[in-house]
Amino acid sequence: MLPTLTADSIVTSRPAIQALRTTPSNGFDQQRHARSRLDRLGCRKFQTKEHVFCEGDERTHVFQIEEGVVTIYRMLKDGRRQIIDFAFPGDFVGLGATAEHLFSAEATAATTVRCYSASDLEDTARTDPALALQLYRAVSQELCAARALLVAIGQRSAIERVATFLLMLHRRTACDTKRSEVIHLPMRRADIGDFLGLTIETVSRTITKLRSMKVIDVSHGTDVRITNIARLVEVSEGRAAE
Amino acid sequence: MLPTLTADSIVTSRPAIQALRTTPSNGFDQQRHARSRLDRLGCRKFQTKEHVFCEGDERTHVFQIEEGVVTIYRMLKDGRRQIIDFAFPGDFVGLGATAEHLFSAEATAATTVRCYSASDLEDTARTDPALALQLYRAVSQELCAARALLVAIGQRSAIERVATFLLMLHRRTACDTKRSEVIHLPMRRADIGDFLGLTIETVSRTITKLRSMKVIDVSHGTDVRITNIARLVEVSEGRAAE
DNA sequence: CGCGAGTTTGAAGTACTTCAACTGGAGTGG
DNA sequence: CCACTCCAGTTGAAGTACTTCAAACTCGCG
Repeated sequence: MLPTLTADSIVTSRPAIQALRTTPSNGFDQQRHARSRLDRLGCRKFQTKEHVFCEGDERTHVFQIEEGVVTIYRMLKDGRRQIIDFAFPGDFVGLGATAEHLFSAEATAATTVRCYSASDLEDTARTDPALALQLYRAVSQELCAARALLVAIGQRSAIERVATFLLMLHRRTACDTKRSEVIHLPMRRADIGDFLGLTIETVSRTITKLRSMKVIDVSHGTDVRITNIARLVEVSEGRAAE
Repeated sequence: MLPTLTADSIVTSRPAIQALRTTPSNGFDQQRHARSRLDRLGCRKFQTKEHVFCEGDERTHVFQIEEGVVTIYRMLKDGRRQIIDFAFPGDFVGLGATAEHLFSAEATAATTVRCYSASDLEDTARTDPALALQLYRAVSQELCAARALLVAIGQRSAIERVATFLLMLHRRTACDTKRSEVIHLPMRRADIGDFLGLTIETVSRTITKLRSMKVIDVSHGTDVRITNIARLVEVSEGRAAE
């Protein structure tokens, strides 16, 4: 029997977002805003390392990932970087109540995003409670992901963090592909480090350790096969006999 | 000139919440739900260390702090604890899109909270876009506080974290009282430690260090006077000459 | 091939933790 | 009134998990 992940996992599944995603693209318009430009902005593509937006930019647009991965991060003046979240297909990026973006968003792989006008979204939400509630739920999901990561970084050891991270990725990509025990890491070690509050070297060493514990298998540095998921869950919870 | 705090501060101010707070207590009812029990649940009082709710509890109510301080935290199986947020008067506690609370909430001081029925709130929001948007903004604020803390814990050293924490408290309580350079710590060292991902001892040593650097003055262990706020900001940003 | 970016591995350093002892005030009871 | 405990905080010394610095390795690509 497969161990189930509870709220302990870093990033939770995002039903609210999926709900909006499955709304037909003309759903909003037909409902009350036939002239709304909500869905007319279309999509944009970004290359690896291109920015979707930067901290401090005016929050003119909100994006939803169609394809690829986007890292949300803040850079400190001295170059330290904290990645706050990885956004996968279906996820929103750029939601918030401020006039300016508080974080930067960068594509880690070739990425396609669907664009919405932030002001249109807000205008529509002002009269459409269903949309407003969807925004509320989407942000609630982001909040709970951020808080779960907070617990991981604040309390867990390096190996626990990496195990938790792998389980998070496993959980999110398992929905897409059925070959659930193989996960692809679309980001570099530096990104994982900056996400988990660790250095590149520690991430690398920790992955090596998990390999030597026969919990995972790694090919090409980016493809991880979980060979003992029960054990991986134990490790992530700090009750592994080493 | 007073150095201003940017998004770097751990907990941002919460205009959205203040907005709802200043809504007359019968605002919702008059608008469209004359029979709503939204504002009839009144207030509850909690003693120090009493729980408002626990992780896993059904999310029947949402609370707004009237008086006191509430810690939102998650406890790991082995006893480690991460405090996710401190909720001060005006803040909401218990918002979210899940059926159960994902975190626990405990009063750190004698606390009064205003109670709302979670289902009433949701029902009302379903037809009242203004309320739904307020919920959205309130959660957005919580999200940005959580992410700022994430940056602090993931990237900053002990002294930077403590400095950031003091500035956050300074900023939040400065609104209430004009004597802005004196801040009261309503929580114990253990709480600060579990908030910042540090041990009690490290928090204590770090506060001592800030005192010896003549950046702060401490009386009774709980009252902190910021004697050099410019320097404190420098320290929080990691550009302090030691 | 040889270059470069990313990753792994090793050795030394350090920031924080752990364990333990001491301090000081608040509350209690003799 | 002083001794007593209790709890929170401080301080010290030793330990360790992670970082830093440095070098070697891998792999894709001109």
